Amino acid sequence: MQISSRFTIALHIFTCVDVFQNQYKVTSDFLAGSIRTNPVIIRKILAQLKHAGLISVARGTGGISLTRALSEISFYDVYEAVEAVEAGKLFHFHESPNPECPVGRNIHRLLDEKLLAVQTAMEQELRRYTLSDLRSEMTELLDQEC
Amino acid sequence: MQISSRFTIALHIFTCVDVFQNQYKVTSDFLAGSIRTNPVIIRKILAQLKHAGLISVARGTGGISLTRALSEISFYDVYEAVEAVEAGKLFHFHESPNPECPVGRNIHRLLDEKLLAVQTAMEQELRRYTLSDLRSEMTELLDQEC
DNA sequence: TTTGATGTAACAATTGACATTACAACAATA
DNA sequence: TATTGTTGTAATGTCAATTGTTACATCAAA
Repeated sequence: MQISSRFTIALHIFTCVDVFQNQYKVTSDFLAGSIRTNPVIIRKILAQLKHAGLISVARGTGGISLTRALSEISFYDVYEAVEAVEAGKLFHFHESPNPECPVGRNIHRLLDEKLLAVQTAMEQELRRYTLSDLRSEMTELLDQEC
Repeated sequence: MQISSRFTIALHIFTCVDVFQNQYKVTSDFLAGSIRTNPVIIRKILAQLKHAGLISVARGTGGISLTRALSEISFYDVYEAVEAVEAGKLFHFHESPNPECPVGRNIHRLLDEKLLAVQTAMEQELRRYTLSDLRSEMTELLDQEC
């Protein structure tokens, strides 16, 4: 199974807001055009980002603004905000092993610790990247394009 | 989204084979009893483990045997064998960003490298654990139980 | 030949992701 | 104040993947 595209879409959204905010009013329609999906998909993700305190969305008039500097928002913050994976539950367990079997009644406990370490390793790596990393590399690329 | 329970089921299977192989003939029915699922689910996973060369399954007579020492099988080997996640594709991308948008046509490339690093961090951690770690902790637990 | 396994196809049930339509609520402005 | 363009959200549809189930051919040993 894969981690929801809400995560990569959210990263796309932040990049667009940063790149275009001085030229255009960045609305859910505008974003949907760049991402090529439905505006409602965007609005749902915006609602999650707003709820996590990463952005504010102007109702009525439209437009998105950041509530923190890009350098203060890590990939992990975004990942968590869009609930790409429910907290602490990257791995799916078979839920009802047989309690009468010595292995069955102990396996979950034994695996939990190790699999949590695996998940934590991934999340730590996500914390290493910030949206300003993304921004600087994107502007570099765009400069080359012209 | 979560990583398929095939992975934790496979770990459960290995533990059962190790713990019970001298007492019982470990069949898909036996395993299904401990894991509390359908024997066919077990057989499908066994087929994947066999295909990866981690076990051999005796057709006709029944029973499972390992083709390597437990210490030579890492969690990653199992994870890969059951195709818990298609190779290199932990993160789901929105597949058709707009090529006419400067951000749209560059975002995928920019993210690929970073998200691959995240995935690799997770996989490296999976390589740190072997089935013999699991075995020794399980026997420890079972000794305490008696 | 019988017995108890595995291998596998076919299909059903469930779940979650993603897409789409529709419309109320809202804020600026003409 | 009426209009306009936007957000928020409910309702519904579609699709794919996971997991579960039944059925049965194939197989190896006793």
